[in-house]
Amino acid sequence: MDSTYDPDRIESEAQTYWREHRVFEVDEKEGADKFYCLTMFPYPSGKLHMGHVRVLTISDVLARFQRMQGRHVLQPMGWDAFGMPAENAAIKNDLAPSDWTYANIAHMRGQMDRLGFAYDWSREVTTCKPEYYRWEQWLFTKLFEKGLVYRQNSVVNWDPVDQTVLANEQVIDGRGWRSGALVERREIPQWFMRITEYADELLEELDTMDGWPTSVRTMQRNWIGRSEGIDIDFDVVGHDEPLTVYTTRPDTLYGVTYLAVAAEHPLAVAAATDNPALAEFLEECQQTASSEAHLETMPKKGMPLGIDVVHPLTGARVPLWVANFVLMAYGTGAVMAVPAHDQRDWEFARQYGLPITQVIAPVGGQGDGIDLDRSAWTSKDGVCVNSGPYDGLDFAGAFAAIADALEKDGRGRKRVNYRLRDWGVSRQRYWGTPIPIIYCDDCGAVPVPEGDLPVVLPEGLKVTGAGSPLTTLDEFVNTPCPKCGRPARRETDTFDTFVESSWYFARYTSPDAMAMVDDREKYWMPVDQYIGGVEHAILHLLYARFFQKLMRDVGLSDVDEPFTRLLTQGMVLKDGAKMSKNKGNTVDPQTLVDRYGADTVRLFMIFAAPPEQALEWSDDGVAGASRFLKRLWTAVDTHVNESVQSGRPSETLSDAGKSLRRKTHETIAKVSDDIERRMTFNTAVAAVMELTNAIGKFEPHGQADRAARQEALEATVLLLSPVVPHLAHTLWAALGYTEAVIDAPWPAVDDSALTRDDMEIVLQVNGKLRGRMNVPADASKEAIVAAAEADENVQRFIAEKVIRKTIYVPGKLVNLVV
RNA sequence: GCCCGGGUGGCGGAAUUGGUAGACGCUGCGGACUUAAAAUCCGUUUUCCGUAAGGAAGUGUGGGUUCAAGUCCCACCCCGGGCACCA
Repeated sequence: MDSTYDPDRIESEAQTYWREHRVFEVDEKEGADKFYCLTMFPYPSGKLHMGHVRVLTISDVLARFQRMQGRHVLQPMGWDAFGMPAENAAIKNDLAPSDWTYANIAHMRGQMDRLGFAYDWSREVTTCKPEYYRWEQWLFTKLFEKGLVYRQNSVVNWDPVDQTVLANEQVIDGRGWRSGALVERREIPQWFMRITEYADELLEELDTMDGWPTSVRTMQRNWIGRSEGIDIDFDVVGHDEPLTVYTTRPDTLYGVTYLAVAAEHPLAVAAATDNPALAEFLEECQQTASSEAHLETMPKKGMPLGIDVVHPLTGARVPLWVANFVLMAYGTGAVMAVPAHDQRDWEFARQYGLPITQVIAPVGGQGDGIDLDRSAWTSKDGVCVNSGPYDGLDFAGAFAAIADALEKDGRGRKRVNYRLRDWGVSRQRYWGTPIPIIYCDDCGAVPVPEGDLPVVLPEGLKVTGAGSPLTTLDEFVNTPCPKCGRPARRETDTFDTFVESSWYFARYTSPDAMAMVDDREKYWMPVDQYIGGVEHAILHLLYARFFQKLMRDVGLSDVDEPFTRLLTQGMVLKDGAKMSKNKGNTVDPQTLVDRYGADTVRLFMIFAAPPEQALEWSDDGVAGASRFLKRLWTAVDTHVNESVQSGRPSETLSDAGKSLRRKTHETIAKVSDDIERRMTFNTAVAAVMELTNAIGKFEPHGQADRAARQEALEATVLLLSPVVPHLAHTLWAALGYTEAVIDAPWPAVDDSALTRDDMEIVLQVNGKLRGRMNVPADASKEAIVAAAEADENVQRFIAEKVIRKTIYVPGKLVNLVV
């Protein structure tokens, strides 16, 4: 072998070998132990950034590790190719989104290959191609038939200057990012998928998904937000129709001092016709961004409508207000307010001088940390007061009694409610999957028949930033009605790009099927290991779970949950902030690959932090990773120049040789556990570095010792091969193997090498470290405690004191309490 | 505002079930090699006191439980992710 490590040459050689032998292309081999390892596919934004390199490397390490465990591993790759950045780039550079996207894909695929990822490229999926998106169009028409999609008005951010709908991201401080105009809330008809039909299943299965991080399961559980409550009807004075509100706290019903409706509510709109001040306020409520974070943090404002409603139990009249934080689109567009026991209601009541009536008190009298002049008391651990016949009842008792009373009266109904809302999939954008619907004046909304699919998106159109170019493309819009044949209009909205990313994992199993998926899906699904950014913990992962169930329920799959194990990896930071073009703190992975080689970049990514945590970028750290690989190269070179020494080391090992063997097998055990169970790849690498340091210090005496060193080097190369596969490829050959390391199995632990003759015991007095000692491995507890008490330094702390207690933790420590 | 994470030396991080705080790497400092530099190698690096042996303090802040707390409990501060049209 060469005496110097030349990453460019060996990486190109290893990649050529993998490509020529097609080692990563897999078929559906019956009887094999399949392992489907999947990375969240990237958006083709231009070139790979460090976040990509990190997630791709983590995934590749797992895929290669599982392969060495003897599993039949599928690791595919593809492109989440529709989305807004292509439109923005098209406007900026005056080109078509498709050209920009395909050029980016070609470039990024080359970068991935240079990094040596073990992908089966024969299964590549690109979501902006008609042969992909036709099947989600097909599924949408199936769901239309099943009543699982519907069309309804919903709110968007409207830029009144650019005359276009803005994404939340495009609203900066309440203004359009290009025009600077104040953004308005506007309602337009949009398509929805009934994810709420699946809310219970999506919720309940979380309890059994123990391959997922608990934080993600908790986030999804809270997002779905199942609650049990009551719909309550309040009669409106002067109106025939009652106003219905939903509450989870019917026990506080006697504390209602006002109700509030949304600005778009018919009662508010009607009241404003002869009230200019109110009309102006309703107008003002429209001028706001629509994101929840914005609505929750904006100043709360309201106005009385001059209308009273009637309390359903007491008959008392309470005022009806309009408030900017009540949303028409969620629930009934109206809420009841209990300022004494809800913090937002409390703040609103204080601001406008509305009464605050306490109706819940701690068990055993009033007082006790309650000061309604300072805040609401929101605990459910109390009993009703000032609540007529319900006084003294606890939460559960009052809930049941009040619900009964209202139901008997026809003024209330128990209802399970979800925070989760149906998924609005319409986007007023060009670069996306056309929604396969045709509008006919006579037949209404008609799904495109299966034989007419796909509805192909015309590529190459110019984007201007003022609405989708599809709306003005007559040959796209004008089409006969599939039902009656008369002239009709095609839907020009496209799907939310989360639709494409909700089923691509299934398409990889059968990328050329003339159906959404075929039987190969049954071989590969579910995904055994899914890896991606924690920022996808809720939306993408919930939509993908939903789609899996949709595909199951149209008969395409037998699988309930798509991802058995989930690893959410942290971001790549520089100077404490996420690396991003906006912040101008990016480091281009390509320059590092050019300078140090792919293995060094991969090693640094894996070593610098545990996968789940944020990773702080460090140029010096990359140099350190490179140095380590050079040292390993030199260690192998030194060894093979003396002699390649295969075979198991014999009994004639020196003590140092025995010690090296023990270190070798301890390291194999630790690295195996770190990768498979703990998924702390950084500590796995640290353990291999320790072994390499031990090899460097080791001076062999005789054949047996050299065999021990050979064994240690072989273990090092195998344990590191998932992380630095190119270097491993070369070093494995140098160590005398003719078969490539890609086909080598993971090393096994030899338990007999792990035995120790003695052990170190830590000595404590009153829990403080006072010394250490070595004792024979088979020493009795009595002998160890006696030796501990006799220790010179321990004596200084126990002399002339009484030992009250002796704690012995076997094999670890003795603590004397005096 | 709400939900979920995180906070440990000069820096990234380690400490797996309540049992040795700082593994491994980086940086810095000292040395070897070299005409010189780079590269490489060796030593050292939590802080304070001490020549040393050793001692004291120490894991965001303040309390608590325990023989023993980075780890468990309570309260708080700060940072990050998500909040339904960024992907």
